Amino acid sequence: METWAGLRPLLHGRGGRVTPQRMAIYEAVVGQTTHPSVETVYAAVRARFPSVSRATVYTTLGLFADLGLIQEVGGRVRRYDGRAGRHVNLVCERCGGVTDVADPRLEALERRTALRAGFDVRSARFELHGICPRCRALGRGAGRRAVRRTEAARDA
Amino acid sequence: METWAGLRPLLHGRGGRVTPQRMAIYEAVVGQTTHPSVETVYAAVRARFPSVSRATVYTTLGLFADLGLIQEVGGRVRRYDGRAGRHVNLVCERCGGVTDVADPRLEALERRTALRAGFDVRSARFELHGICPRCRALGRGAGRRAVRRTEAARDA
DNA sequence: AGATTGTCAGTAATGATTCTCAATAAGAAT
DNA sequence: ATTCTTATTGAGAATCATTACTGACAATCT
Repeated sequence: METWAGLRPLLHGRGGRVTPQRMAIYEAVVGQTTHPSVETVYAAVRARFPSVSRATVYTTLGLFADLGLIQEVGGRVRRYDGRAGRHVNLVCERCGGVTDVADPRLEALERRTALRAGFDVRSARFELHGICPRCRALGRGAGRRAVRRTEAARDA
Repeated sequence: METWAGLRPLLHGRGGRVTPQRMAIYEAVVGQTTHPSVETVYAAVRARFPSVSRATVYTTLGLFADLGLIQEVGGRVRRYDGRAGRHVNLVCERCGGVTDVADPRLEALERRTALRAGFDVRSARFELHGICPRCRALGRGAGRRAVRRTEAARDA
């Protein structure tokens, strides 16, 4: 598979190198419909390269985000979004789940805002944080700090 | 000054209490045009109440956010936004500065998106990351990892 | 006043993220 | 193909923001 073929020129243009680890990380995020945490990506890459370290995953994901290949998604735990196109991420504060909602109007909003301020946009983050329908249905458990631990190990 | 007068009914309605510490925290965030980190608020409150602990500041800010009085702003370090109304935050990757750009259409976008997904919104993050006009004029410096450490101590 | 319940300070604990640095390997040049 | 330069890797320790916990204290109600 050549899904990462486009990586080469991008990295070379920056004096960067194409390594097997980076290809594995790339494939673990780009095109995924989930929003993997660093921990999840780490586990996936580990299946092929048992010796990779977390630091490598962290820095590589950061690099890809700089290149605009993926988007960081905030929350208690950092996640990555490998989908193309602007969209809103709904982040559940209780379960940590993330849902995408595309909206064509976002592009226009972005252009308009950036232009007005003379700002050179590299990446965008549109997020709504709150409670997802499923968690709301489960009743109002403890307040905001209900489900917390080991969130990094799950996907969203 | 009575800026926090509205606090009383809000807190009482929840079985909460109005304390001097909470008033101080309130005044350190609401109406500010900056986006203070928890650390900044902590320092400000400490000037008046040298004995407050970080835990108090954390939980109180969380409480205010739940009440909708302020908005959490995610990132490497948690910040709070005391301004009313949705707006886009332009975050400069080089100098770390944050600029607000209000846009009335955001509210509608938010409502529409949340409704479609049955999502209960608690806070929103509309951010454009890139290079601000001032930094662009200064020419191209280092990459994303330029300004980083002790971010919690600075404002934005 | 006494009872009840919410809040505080202080501090330990937690856990995600980043750093350090020697060893390795990618890409360019020969 | 071999060598050279330098980005990248890995392993673990270190950092730092955020939470949890606990005993003391204070506000409100009866």
